[in-house]
Amino acid sequence: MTDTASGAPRVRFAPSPTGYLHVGGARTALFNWLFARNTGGTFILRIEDTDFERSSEAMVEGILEGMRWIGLDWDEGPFFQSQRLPLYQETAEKLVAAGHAYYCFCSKEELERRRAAAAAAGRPPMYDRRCRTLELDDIAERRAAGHACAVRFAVPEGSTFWDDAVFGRVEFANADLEDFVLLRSDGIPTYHLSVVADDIDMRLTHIIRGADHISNTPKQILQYRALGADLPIFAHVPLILGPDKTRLSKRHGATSVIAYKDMGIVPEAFRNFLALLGWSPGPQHKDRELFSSDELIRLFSLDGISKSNAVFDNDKLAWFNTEYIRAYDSAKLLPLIEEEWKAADVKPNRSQGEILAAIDLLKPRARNLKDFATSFRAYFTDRFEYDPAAVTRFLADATLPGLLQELGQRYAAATTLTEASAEEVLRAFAAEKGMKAGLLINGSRVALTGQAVAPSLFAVMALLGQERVVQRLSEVAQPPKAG
RNA sequence: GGCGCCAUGGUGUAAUUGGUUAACACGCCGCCCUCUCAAGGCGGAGAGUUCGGGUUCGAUCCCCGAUGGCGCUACCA
Repeated sequence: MTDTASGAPRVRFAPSPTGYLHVGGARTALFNWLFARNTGGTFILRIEDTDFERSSEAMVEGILEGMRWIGLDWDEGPFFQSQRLPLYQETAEKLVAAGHAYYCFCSKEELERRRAAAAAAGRPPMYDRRCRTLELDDIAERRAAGHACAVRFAVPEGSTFWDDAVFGRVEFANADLEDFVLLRSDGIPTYHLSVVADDIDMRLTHIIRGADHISNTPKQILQYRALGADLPIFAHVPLILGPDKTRLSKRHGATSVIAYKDMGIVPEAFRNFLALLGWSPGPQHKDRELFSSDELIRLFSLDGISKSNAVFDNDKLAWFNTEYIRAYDSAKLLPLIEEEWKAADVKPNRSQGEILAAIDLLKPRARNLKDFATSFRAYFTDRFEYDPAAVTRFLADATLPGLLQELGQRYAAATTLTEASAEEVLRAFAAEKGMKAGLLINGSRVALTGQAVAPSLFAVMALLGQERVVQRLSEVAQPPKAG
């Protein structure tokens, strides 16, 4: 018997491709990945596609896409359970031969009927184990006659417990476990069999998965024992809840990881946010929450995982996003912004240098990648619109357009336009007209950017350049239209 | 219903394995800065740790019970 719990850890993420990678799955994957990278272990990706009805190749691709987006790479796999069927069938036979499992000829319909009857009678709807005591020749006869049969695990007496890395000792009475199906009558394994067969075959040392699997664990431990395999360490991670504290689902809005990409979230922000949902790096690091990928890897440990479920907080995610966008290198941010432009049909007509300069200026006040394709449009293209609210707020005065046009002439007459000279010209003009500079500044902002909110006006002017400043100020009476 | 798990401000988490004015972050409120909005700086409100017992000189922390939430209860995973 080998000691699988020693040596370099081997962990896995084993999603079932019946949907896109959702945030709960993403966090489970992240924790496994963090643990593997922290310990120098191996991170395996295994696709649990034994439910042919609900699995699809598109979903597999969706899951891989989600993992790549948050930056999780795997060392082995992806393995597909649908291609490993012989292993499960052999394992089931082995269990039958050793007396730990048996053939069950009860049909699905029959079982359902009995379950309903039991429920009506107030009895627990567990399988009555009637096929457990079938005679050998009876079994042989039925099989020879071609009767379909499933393989069930023969749950022994007693109780089953383990020492969970997160929850501590957990124990179940075997009497509460039914003789669950290992192999369906069509020869396809159920989840209970395939996980165990694979986890043993792949020599996994730690099983880090959602807490929704706690009650499945005793069924799996029983199989390890029956198969004479060493137990891995189980670490169950609490679930992620929606704001109403029910399990996160489509009702709560975005549930797939890619949806957050589409919402303009930067992957590093999402990963940092996810890592801190249900895990903390300990008291010595409680003063901050921004951790680079390397720090996360260095700090990660199973005993930092909390036991209670966590509520997904969009506001906090938004905060991480602003922090990461601000810290992002502009050249690295550009490709992400370009995706947004593409999606919003924005076609920048600036040089690379101008674009990067604009990003430098704008990223400190961006909250989302989408900002670059919406409220920041005017910095990258000349096709933008005035925000009606901005006009109402800062351009309502009927005399303003005329004054701004006149101001535009002053800029046209200037020999150069720098941040400093832009300010000089405007303040001199304001003094000359005997008005507050703020009125002109705010009005100009709307004329130049279409928005009530922007970086410092004079920095914007310097960025836009003399020609555009003159152009946009002189056209203030006829706001540009997009399209 | 049965079985299991969990429970610290609105949210995420801390609190040297019993001794703290219960800490940090997000969010919220106010002030400063100021050409707008963020950011930033400063300050503030917000939990006496779900509730009730018990152990103890002393419980967020240990024990029991209740309540609530969540999970599982398939020839789904």
